[in-house]
Parts: sequence; structure tokens; C-alpha cells
Amino acid sequence: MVQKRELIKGNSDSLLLCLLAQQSMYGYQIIKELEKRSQGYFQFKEGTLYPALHRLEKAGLILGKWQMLFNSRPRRYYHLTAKGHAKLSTERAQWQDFINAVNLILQPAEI
Amino acid sequence: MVQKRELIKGNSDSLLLCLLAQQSMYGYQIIKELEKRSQGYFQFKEGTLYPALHRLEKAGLILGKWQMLFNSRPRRYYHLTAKGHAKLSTERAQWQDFINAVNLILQPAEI
DNA sequence: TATTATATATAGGATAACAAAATACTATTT
DNA sequence: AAATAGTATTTTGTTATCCTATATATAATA
Repeated sequence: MVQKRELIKGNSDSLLLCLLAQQSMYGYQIIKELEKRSQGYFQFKEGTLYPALHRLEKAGLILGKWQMLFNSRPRRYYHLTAKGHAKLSTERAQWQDFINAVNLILQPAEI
Repeated sequence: MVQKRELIKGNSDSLLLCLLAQQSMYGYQIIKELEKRSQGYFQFKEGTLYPALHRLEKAGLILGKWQMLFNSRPRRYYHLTAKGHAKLSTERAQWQDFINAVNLILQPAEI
């Protein structure tokens, strides 16, 4: 499976919202989960993920809460806000529009 | 569609290669053709397209040739090189891999 | 004459993905 | 006890590229 990093651009926020809509997670867990679910395709770097989480939180789309644990480091669990759910819904639609538009170019009706 | 900009990022080169693989075109024509074929979705700006064409030509993927016309401005027609055809083929494969990976996140098998 | 459409080009700003390193704690191995 | 590996978050600096805006030029139309 050939991987092109450029393709991820502009989609990471949607992927994160989608993942957190299904389940609250903390940063490190998100990295592992994305890799697992995509069968190794997505390998988010810390320098990509954490700034993205902060961006989404600042925009009010997700909310992070510190969770103290006695046998490990504190973790910051993120969950989707109502605003985040609404955003995810529009982003899903935008993603479909985009796919459709690209396919019209890549696979035109008449060749 | 405010988000559209980010989705296009990293994909414009593939779109251009694909378009020029089907037919030689000049810049202005490409803008119009992309808009038409995508039913208005893609509206490339000059500041996006021309630098992209120069980038692709510099990389040896496309080749531009000036065509003089007596009743209009000169046009620079671009066509795909052999290297460009090879590149397009791998980019098509990458695009499919990417779609598959995203769909594994957006529509997981079990929810 | 002014505007619109055609046609190419580039400077400057904004955003985001990445590599890399810093920090810090826990668990396992030697 | 010390070293190593794994877990977990943060930040700095670099790079790529998409956009706005502007500049230039010609032909057709109002």
C-alpha cells in the first residue's frame, strides 16, 4: 500500500471528529486507534495530532478533560461537543461532495 | 464550503495530470474545464493553477509549448510526458488506497 | 469609451503537516 | 539498582501549497 502524506491534508480534522464521535479517547490512543482501524495506513505524528486536538478544542468542537490515574501518567480524554457533532455532519457531506468531484475528473463518464 | 480549500490541497497535481493525460490544454482552458467537469465544484484560481503548472513542468511531468494565434493572445499548451503518465498511474493507486483508509474510519465495519 | 472575457504571471500571507526534540512517568528486563 | 522500552503530552522550526491580490495584454461587446 503506497502512502501519500499530501492526501491527509485537510482531512485530519474530520477523521478526528469521526473517531471521537464514536468514543472518547486521549491523544496517544487516537494515534494507535487510527493506525489499527485503517490497517496501518494512518500513522499520525505527535506534531500533527496534538496541535490538531488543541485546534479543535479551541474551536469548541471537542472538549478535553484530564483524568488522573494512580498507575500511569494523567491522560487528557477528549469528547465531541454538540457543536462538534454538527460539524462532523457537515464535514461528512463535504467529504462526499469532494469525492464525487474528484471522481468526475479521474473517471469521466466518456473517455 | 469554507473547508474545500484544505481538501484540494495535495490533490491539485493529480487532477491536473489526469486532465492533461486526456487532452493537451492551456491554463485558462484547464480552469474552465475543471469547473465544467466537476459541475462547478472545482474553481481553480490563477494563483493556484499557474504555479502548479510550473511545478509540474519543472518536475518533468508535463511539457508546455507556446502556440501563437493571429486573433488572440499566445497560449501555452501543456501535455503529459512519459514520466507524467507513470506518475499519474501511481497517483491513481494512491488515491484509491487513501479513499479506502478514510472509509475504514468514517464507516467502520462495526459500530 | 468602458467593460467584459480571455490569457499568463508572480508576490505575499495563511494554514497545516511533519520531523525532531523535550519532558516525564511506568513497567520490564538485565 | 540500572538500563531499556513503552506510554503520554507539548513545542519549535521547516516545508508545502492554496489563496488573495495585483500586473500585464488582447479581443469583443455595450
